[in-house]
Amino acid sequence: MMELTRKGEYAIRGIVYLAGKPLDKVCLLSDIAAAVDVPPTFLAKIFQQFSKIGLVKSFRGTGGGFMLGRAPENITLLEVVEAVEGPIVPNRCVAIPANCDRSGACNVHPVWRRVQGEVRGVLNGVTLKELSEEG
Amino acid sequence: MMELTRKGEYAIRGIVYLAGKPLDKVCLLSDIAAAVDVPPTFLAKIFQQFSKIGLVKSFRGTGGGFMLGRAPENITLLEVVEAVEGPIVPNRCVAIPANCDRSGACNVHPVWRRVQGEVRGVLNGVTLKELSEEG
DNA sequence: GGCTAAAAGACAATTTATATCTTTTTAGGA
DNA sequence: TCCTAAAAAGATATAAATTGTCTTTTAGCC
Ligand code: SF4
Ligand code: SF4
Repeated sequence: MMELTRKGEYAIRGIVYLAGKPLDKVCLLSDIAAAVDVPPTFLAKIFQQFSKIGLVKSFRGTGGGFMLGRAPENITLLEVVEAVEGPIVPNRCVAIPANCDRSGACNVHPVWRRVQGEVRGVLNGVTLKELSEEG
Repeated sequence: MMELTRKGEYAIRGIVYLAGKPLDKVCLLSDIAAAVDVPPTFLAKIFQQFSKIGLVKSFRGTGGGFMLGRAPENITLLEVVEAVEGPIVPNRCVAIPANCDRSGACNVHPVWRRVQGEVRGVLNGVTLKELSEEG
């Protein structure tokens, strides 16, 4: 339970790497993949998702590559994770209460809501800036 | 990400049902399964796990069935969840840091530790007693 | 011994995760 | 314009986890 997938882990590695570069620097996907040790074709898929929602900007052709879509202090870990993993829902009744006909009188249901809130809170409090800075 | 499996959901439903019964009442697996709307064979597997670690007591043969292993106020949701889902680890480096050679200098790593702590904290603060009481 | 019910283990279907490969589109430069 | 670079898009493949079911065994009661 509660485990980040490889996709999520790779996504974070890739975009944190970008966040550590100057904002206007265009990076080759192949370079990023090599630097963060992720299968290039897999990272390509991930960055396509990022690109669609503007988390990164992409440029095709010669001299192309990727750069961060916004300043790293304005991108939270929550955004990154939810971009590739979907919304954080510890139980499916949290996403769609109607999914479970017990959700009305269920005492467990609110616990999952709290879990969701706590996790989102932690992730929302962390930006790519902090993550990319030297320890 | 972060989603409880059916197994976990079923496990909670089953044991919360038991927690709502008198502590010395022996319940048939088939009755529990019917009451909480879970496939009986699946619930059997789950209760076997519970039984091994003492969360429930089992009795075979005529008049057999299951009862809670301890008072419901002494069983936390965390125990129940970890019993069937395994330890709560939002990323595999939290379970085994050596798993990732970056874990030493990684800024993301401590975030996952915090997430783990928050989730475990919430679940550890909820007992079967509260969960089984009428709303 | 015969009935009941859980324990244990093997097996199967479906879904998710984890990629890879190919083709297409876009852009830059000679 | 043609060639090359690089991302976008889509199809496909493999492996693993999830979600069960079925059968056989063991234990307890009458
Ligand atoms: S029984 Fe409660 S916790 Fe489980 S799915 Fe339904 S509402 Fe959610
Ligand atoms: S890179 Fe950091 S967060 Fe990712 S697995 Fe390694 S230690 Fe954990």
